[in-house]
Amino acid sequence: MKLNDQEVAVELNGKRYHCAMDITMDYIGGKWKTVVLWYLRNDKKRFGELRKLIPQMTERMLSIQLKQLEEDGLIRREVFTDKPPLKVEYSLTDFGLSLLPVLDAVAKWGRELGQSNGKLVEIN
Amino acid sequence: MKLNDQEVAVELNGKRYHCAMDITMDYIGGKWKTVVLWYLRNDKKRFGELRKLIPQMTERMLSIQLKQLEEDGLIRREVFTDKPPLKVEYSLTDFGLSLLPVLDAVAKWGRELGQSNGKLVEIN
DNA sequence: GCAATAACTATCAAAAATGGTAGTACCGAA
DNA sequence: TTCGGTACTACCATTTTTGATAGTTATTGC
Repeated sequence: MKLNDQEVAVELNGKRYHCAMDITMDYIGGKWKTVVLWYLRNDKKRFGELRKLIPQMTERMLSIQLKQLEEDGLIRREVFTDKPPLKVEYSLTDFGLSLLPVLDAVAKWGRELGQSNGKLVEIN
Repeated sequence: MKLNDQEVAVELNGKRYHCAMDITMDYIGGKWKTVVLWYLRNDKKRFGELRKLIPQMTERMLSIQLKQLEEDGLIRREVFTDKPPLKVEYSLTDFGLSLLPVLDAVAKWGRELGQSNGKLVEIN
């Protein structure tokens, strides 16, 4: 790709980005990632808990999103096999926590838009 | 769609959203919208200017994004035919301006990630 | 009349994201 | 040894998004 004077290319993990927006959206873009991250913002959550919290999302999508978020280093996955029922907990890493200002801004805007239309928008 | 106790559904313009994140991401999601909005954050820009600023985006995509942003009420489109060369200017509406905190947060995070990897990330 | 500029639009194709459903792996309890 | 709980994974189909390129409209200057 040819770049002109105005352009600045950044390469991270083999991906080439055009600008700062690009980078962030690559991490949180798509239909579900922000939602999952939002539910993890305070506490760790188990797979099944997330399922119940976001019933619109299929198990398949939840699984895919969690895997990608883990690969991106935003969340960590901890497995507990010691005590009988298999337990897997997901939580934000420090890197994931650094996204909080973004998530807050996104949540705030959506909430305000919903409210200004007289609709209730709550979460958690 | 059946909703359980935890869920809150919001309906805006015929679309149903699950939560605040949903709403915002519907407005700014996708590969290009945040980039276009970012370039419009300070001044109005013409179609051709945006093209030059974002050469990776095809005219087709630029056209589609601008149209959607306009339909969503985030930007306005002004046509000037009085003086010879056809001129179309795009700028943020008040509604679009309300997104600035979100755009800032998104830009900041991406910029910092780029910088922490020793890469330069500039825009505009 | 003809080229040039600006702002699109149309067409076709490919890639990416999402959805629905069924099935698997691993335990311990009964 | 079958059963239930938990956390997935496989498979296939569909929808959505994006890309490449050529063509269109309108207008002015030459």
